Amino acid sequence: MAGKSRKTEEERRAELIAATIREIGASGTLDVTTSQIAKSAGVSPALAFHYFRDKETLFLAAMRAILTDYGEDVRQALRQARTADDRLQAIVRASFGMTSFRREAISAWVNFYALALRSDPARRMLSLYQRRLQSNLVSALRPKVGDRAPDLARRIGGLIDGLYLRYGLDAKANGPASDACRRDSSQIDGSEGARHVLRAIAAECELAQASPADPIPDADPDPIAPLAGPQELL
Amino acid sequence: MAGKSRKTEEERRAELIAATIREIGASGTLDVTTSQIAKSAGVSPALAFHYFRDKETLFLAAMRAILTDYGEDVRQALRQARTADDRLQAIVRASFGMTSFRREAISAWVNFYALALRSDPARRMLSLYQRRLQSNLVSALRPKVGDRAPDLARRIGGLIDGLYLRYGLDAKANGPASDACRRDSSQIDGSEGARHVLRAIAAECELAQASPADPIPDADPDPIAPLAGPQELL
DNA sequence: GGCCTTATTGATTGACGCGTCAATTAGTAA
DNA sequence: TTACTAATTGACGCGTCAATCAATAAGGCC
Repeated sequence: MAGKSRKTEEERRAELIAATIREIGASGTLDVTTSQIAKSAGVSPALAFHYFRDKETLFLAAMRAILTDYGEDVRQALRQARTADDRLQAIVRASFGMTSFRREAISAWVNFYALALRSDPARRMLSLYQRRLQSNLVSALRPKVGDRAPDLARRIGGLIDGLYLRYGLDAKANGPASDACRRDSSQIDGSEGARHVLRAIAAECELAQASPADPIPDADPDPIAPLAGPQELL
Repeated sequence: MAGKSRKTEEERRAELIAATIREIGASGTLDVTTSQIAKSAGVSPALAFHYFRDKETLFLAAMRAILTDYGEDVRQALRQARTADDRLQAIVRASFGMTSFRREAISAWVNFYALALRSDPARRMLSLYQRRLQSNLVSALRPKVGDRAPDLARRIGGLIDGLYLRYGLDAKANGPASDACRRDSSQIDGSEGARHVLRAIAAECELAQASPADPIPDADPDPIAPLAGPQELL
């Protein structure tokens, strides 16, 4: 292997970001030292500071990577979806799919939620994710429920987040124990979460077709410039 | 006042726990030093270690306090609820009510979720909360949807968590900015979240009454000893 | 080979935080 | 007052960690 060879800046940045996510996933916390991250990336701690101003910058880069990975997943799934139901399935499946529903990604997401409480850039990134999800959901729901789409999309978005959190923590609880015949220990099953979300969507959609529209009155269903179609990624 | 006077063990423990929650709320992270906590409680840092073995113990005590406060809220709201709808409203309103939907409580909850990724006691506490919520929801939903209650309760529980998280972060984003005419800056409005949850419940309930039962096939709807009635608190 | 640029590191530092402990103060009962 | 118990603290040791910097190694180019 080219273990000792020098790498380009892009490669090293990517490796350090990957190592950051890996270590956050392994420890379940943002309290990972630069030494741990650097060791996991196979470099010296000082190099991390060469490529990233400080640790927060590195964390934000890792967060951006997680969000981008998820976004790619959604985009790819959406690309081969034709009907509105296909699009909904694509969005939901991506949220609980292989890319997002891994130990590493779950640790990262949960800790980034906590980070968003204190870091403005982190909060902005999270709300960017939420707006994208909202936009994607609305565009997939509108053919089915019309003007109720923004309102319903809010619930579905919240449901996705909540069930992701729940099943993610459950996995952390049950995963390490049921080591019987796991091929990849970092991979957990999110299909039940996805089924729940789809079921909730189906319920509200069926009901919406039976009764006329009366959205929540004074709510602010889609505060940020709603887009017509699925939003492109950054 | 008895500002300088000595306190009993119970009082001091309570004060330290309150200070812990206060500081977690102020900083938005679990990276609060014992010095900060002690100063906020008006005592010396050493005293914190006199009453709590270490910082993790103090955090777990704070987490237990948050969970207990929420539980009391739910219990009190449930006590004066007669119909099944009343019970559902009580549960949902408590989740987004004054006690739980405060900056301090939100910071605590989010950070405790992250803590549950690495601390087994914390995870057990969280899953205790989830089981109680599930139990309460099932007992309130069963009169309305019968055997679908456990399945539906999972979604509603997830929806509550997810919307709590969302509106909690939104509040953090908008709260500090809109200081125009806020009387109590730490108090934020969770009524929109509650409305969403109630709307989702209504949708699924109405639909359930129209069609016969066909719960999610291989799911494990209520894995932990489902209780007949609303569960008592610890 | 010689030279310049850039990746990479080892050593270091300054700050900080957890947890300890012996000493001090405040109540309290005889 | 005296003696005893419990609350409380100040000071500190030990480890850790983020961030810096000067020095080194590795390529590319002539």
